[in-house]
Amino acid sequence: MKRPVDPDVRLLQAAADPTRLSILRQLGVEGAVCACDFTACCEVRQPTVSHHLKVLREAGWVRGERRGTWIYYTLEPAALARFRELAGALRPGSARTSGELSGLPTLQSAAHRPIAR
Amino acid sequence: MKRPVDPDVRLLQAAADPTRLSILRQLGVEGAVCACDFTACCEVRQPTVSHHLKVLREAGWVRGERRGTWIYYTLEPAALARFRELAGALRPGSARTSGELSGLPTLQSAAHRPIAR
DNA sequence: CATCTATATTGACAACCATCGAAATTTCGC
DNA sequence: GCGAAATTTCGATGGTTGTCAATATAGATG
Repeated sequence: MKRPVDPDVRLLQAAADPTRLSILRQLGVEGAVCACDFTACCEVRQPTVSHHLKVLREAGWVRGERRGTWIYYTLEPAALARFRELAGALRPGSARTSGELSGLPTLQSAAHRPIAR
Repeated sequence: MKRPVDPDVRLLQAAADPTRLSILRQLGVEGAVCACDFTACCEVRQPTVSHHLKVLREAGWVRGERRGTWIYYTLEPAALARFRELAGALRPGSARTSGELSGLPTLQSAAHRPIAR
């Protein structure tokens, strides 16, 4: 299996699917949702839902808990935290990037730019 | 082509790749980066970098601006905002989801659960 | 114009992924 | 233990995607 992936990439990949994002959104709104209810929101068969839930589980997004015959899923708070952290890490830090490209090398100064690579 | 996709999914899909996440991270740190410099950080050929930059551009993540021979890329603040907004929308809202599955139907009350679907 | 450098596009190929039907597994109630 | 219902696993399949070499385009410079 392919394990050696950046966990942040795994988190994003897991969320980057229409069906799975719908699932995450529904969980965000309703808190705890029975697995059987996801076949309604997403136009997808039940084995497919099961597959997506597995992906979300393995990425750390959700946790499933049995309640009799049904399994209720909830969002994993840690995943949400990691997600926001990721958003924070992308925030333009030292350099200014808003709007105009201020702080860029001018045309002539760029001319002496050392060869990349 | 496949256009009719949820823009949020597109945003996530664009970020959910090791190479592209590296690019986004580097942009977050350095502010403005020459396209030619991305071949260094990610172990990938130039056409591949160009391809990924196109994906990020079309998803709204980055903007490119010519400066002589080179093209400098910067993060698009709007994309960052949408990304954080998305993280906020996933926040457990009304229902409580922390830790224990409180608020779930008990076993017997779940028994009369209307058939899902 | 000729040429050089950076970037984009094209075409091909392999790997991956979402989806489904069918079958196996788990759990409950009788 | 048996049957019913929810869920998972399996195998197959069509579509998407990341990667590259080769080629094309664009801007700068002589």
